[in-house]
Amino acid sequence: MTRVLITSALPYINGVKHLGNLVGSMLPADVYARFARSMGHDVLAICATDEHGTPAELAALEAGQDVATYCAEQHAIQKRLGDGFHLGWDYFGRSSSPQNRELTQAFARALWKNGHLEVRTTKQVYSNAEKRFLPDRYVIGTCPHCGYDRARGDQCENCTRVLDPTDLVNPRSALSGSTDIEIRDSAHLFLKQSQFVPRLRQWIDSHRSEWPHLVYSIANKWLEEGLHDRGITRDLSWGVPVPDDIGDGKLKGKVFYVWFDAPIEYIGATKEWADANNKGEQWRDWWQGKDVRYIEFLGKDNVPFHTVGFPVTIMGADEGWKLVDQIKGFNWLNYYGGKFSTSQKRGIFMDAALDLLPADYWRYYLMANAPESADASFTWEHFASVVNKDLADVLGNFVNRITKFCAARFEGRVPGEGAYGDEEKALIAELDRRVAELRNFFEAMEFRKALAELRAIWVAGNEYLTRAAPWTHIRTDRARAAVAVRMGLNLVHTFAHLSWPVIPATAVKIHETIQPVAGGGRAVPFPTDPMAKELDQLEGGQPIRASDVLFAKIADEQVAEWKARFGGD
RNA sequence: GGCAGCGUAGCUCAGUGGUAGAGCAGGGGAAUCAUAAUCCCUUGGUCGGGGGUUCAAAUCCCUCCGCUGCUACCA
Repeated sequence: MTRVLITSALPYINGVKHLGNLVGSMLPADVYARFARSMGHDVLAICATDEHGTPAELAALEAGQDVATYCAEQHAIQKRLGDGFHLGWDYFGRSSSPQNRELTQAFARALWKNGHLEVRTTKQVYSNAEKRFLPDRYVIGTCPHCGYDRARGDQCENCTRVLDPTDLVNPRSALSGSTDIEIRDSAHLFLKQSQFVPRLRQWIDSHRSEWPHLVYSIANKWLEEGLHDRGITRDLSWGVPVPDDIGDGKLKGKVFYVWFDAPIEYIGATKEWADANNKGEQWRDWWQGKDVRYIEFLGKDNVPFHTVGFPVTIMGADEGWKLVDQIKGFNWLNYYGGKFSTSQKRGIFMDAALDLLPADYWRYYLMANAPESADASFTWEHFASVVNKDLADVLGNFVNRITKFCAARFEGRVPGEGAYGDEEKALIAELDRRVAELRNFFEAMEFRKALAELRAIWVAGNEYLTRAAPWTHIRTDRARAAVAVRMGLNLVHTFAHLSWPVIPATAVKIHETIQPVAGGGRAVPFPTDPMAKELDQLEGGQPIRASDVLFAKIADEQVAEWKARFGGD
């Protein structure tokens, strides 16, 4: 049994995530985790909210809450929505947990001890009005290059030039508009990433053939352009405090930069899991044990932090923590060609999606159209056509037609008469091939291809049923009709097992038309027996239940209404 | 500006040197078990433009155009 450690990029705390966030890390991680469990592997799936940083402070301010309360509430909301989408994490932690504080400080101490950190004095913008330091992006002013008067301190959105806040003419706080700001000296810890270039180069190149092209090329680009040392502390109050024994007391009152502590929370959340479940030191074995395969799921914006930043932290600490083996990176899901946007409320968010339709509709559509090789685009029209055709017509109707026929003509019991003939053998051969392909695609995390194969398997069921035509044979040759129905019901059962990683709730419903799911449903096993056995396992006489409609079709009027409500164009 | 990814049928996308593919949509037919759901056949593309290498290019090279993203203090 292989042990598989899976992490999803941590969703940021400031509000409900949209479908682009979901399909870019949390959902594929869950589908893969379910597949791995269904293959019998020992899986630990970890996620958490990323709670530190300026945006969290500001969101709390806007909500009129203190930041700890705000984060606790938002965490609960994100956890509930994750459950609503059947994201089966072993643990959904919080980067503000005591476990993460302890680990982050321990990593920093190790880096300090090993000489990979140094204190540098930097110039920071301080706002007297807000009585706080401002990140570059929260200082606005007139661009010295193009004269745009709302340029941000990190970059001018108008001429795209990279700026320093001190470049701005008439700088002011983006929060209050106050011009009562000044530049102050501030000491910060820098992680000497530049020293790690040769090791990173070797490590990244060793994964070149294994990692997706997208991931390798982004990682490679950062190395090619020359790694800068990176500031890993900030002048904020909300975050993991820098311990006094680092930096000779020059960093009193400062916290670590969220990008330093957020990846460490992968480990922190694993400890949260262990603490919450009496697992003792098992969390450590997942991260320092030898036989673990570690896979990260993340959007392309996160690639640099997972191929450079976090690996440098782990290499520099030199305490045997596990580096990632496989990185599954995703492009963006767009909404009618433009970006999903949390700040502009553009697109569909997890809470709104679940208000419209059950999770499995979204899970199937999103994974079938995952932005794997390029950005993908969501439209209501496309969503409706995929749901209606693939889920309602091809899968749902298949289960419906055969179980209802069995109920009407065979008293709702698996008919035991007759023996499989040429038609059945041809189907078995086809499915042996297709199921092997499906398994390969899941193992390779090629989700679009996996779902296309899954769909082709459902189609093969319909093709078989048309050829076997029990509704015709029932009039003249009951045994022949019985064979077709028995095979049809075996197909229903097998479809439930094959589909579970993608549409877990529906898969269980489908399974229950035939018989209850064994073993409490922690995982519905992926079929590994030859199809000849797999498709011939239902007992003659065993009662089944005609299925209800599994997937309701989406009507044109609903598409029109949702487009109007969510702003498609 | 620099860098990266992408550009293939009406739509969404496979395809990295060997006769252009799938699903959906469109057209024709079969069947009547089923949510009018299914199945079979089929129309449709000078692979963004141009140039080059090669016996052979969607695929390799050059160049131009377009879209998207990144550019290190948003995360």
